[in-house]
Amino acid sequence: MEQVKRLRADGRRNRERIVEVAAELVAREGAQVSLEEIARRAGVGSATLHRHFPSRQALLEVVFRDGVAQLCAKAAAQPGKAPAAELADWLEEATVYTATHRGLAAALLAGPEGLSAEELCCTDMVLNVLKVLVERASAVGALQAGATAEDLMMLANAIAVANENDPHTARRVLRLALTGIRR
Amino acid sequence: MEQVKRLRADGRRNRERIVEVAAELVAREGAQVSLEEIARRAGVGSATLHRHFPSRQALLEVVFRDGVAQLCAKAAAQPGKAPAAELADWLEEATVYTATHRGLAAALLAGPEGLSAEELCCTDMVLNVLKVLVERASAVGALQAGATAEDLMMLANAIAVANENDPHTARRVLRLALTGIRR
DNA sequence: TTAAATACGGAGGGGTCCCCCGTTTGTCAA
DNA sequence: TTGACAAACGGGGGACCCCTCCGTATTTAA
Repeated sequence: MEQVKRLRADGRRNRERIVEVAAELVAREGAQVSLEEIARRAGVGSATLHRHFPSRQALLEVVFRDGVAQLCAKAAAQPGKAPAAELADWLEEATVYTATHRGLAAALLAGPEGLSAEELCCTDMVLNVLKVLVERASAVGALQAGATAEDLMMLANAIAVANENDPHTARRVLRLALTGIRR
Repeated sequence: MEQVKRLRADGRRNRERIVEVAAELVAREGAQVSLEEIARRAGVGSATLHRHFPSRQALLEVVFRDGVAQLCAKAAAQPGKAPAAELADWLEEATVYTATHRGLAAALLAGPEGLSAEELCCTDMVLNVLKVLVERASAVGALQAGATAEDLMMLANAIAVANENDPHTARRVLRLALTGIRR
């Protein structure tokens, strides 16, 4: 907020336009879209893009931030569910969300790699949510020993990257993993 | 074999040299190493590399073929193990193998994408092995309903990509998924 | 209104992938 | 052995990408 105010009007407009275009392109072509292409379609020079977003990861982060934040918010508002179900349901939802948003899975897996470090990145948001849920589920003994929040996030993201655009399969396999593949 | 005989002597040598160098480079830098760099170090022009391997995937395929074949062979020779253990153990071994060989996981996940289609690719080899193991385990009811060979391969590979160079974590998480994360 | 601060974007260096095509090299038949 | 032909080579170039420099244009605040 206070950061935004410091931007000149044109800067602010360009920045927004870039994110907007990037969201669209990334959704359509995946996380490795050409940054030049994004700049071109946003009607700015590539230098401008790079000035606003020093790394591809930084741009992706901003592109996905809102959606992820919204997703995270949902974790809090689950009325009187059992901790295990709470965790499982949210993880499932997160996986589906990630699998249906091209590029997000890759971005999450990459973590805060090459980021300004200051800001709370998507990875951290998700991780924080999971830590709480894992804690709760653990407390009632509903979790396999040794399963950490990091593990779960990694697993969910891994499944999502492997199934970009196939949320159905992603969800199914995640469920399998949660309930166990052996019998 | 009959294909190889058709190659001229120098062609054969170059081809081998390229694969050799590629194996080394991919192991050290991952699946996205520069093809030009490979060509350079192999002492051939980039055109030569592209003539031998029309796509990056084709090259990776050859780089990994032997190792994967060997891995697959191990699946057959398991003396009187229970089907469930047979499957679990092999999958674990495969995951560790994949996670310790940079670039392999990505190549396996990509599947036969852009390949000559004729030859048996690594993905197919693994899949064939898994189909047998899954069948056996299924027959004795040791597998969760709905778990397919494709699912298992995808899961194992997904975990491996997410943990390139960290086979320890990869194995741990795979085990969690096999036995179930909820309790 | 104007000077300082800020943001812009063309251009270019260094890289990659991939292919064309003139040249070299291996092969095999005579 | 030799020569002609097929096979393989690789320099070079086009198209693209990332990223940065730096002269220019715009905004802002005085």
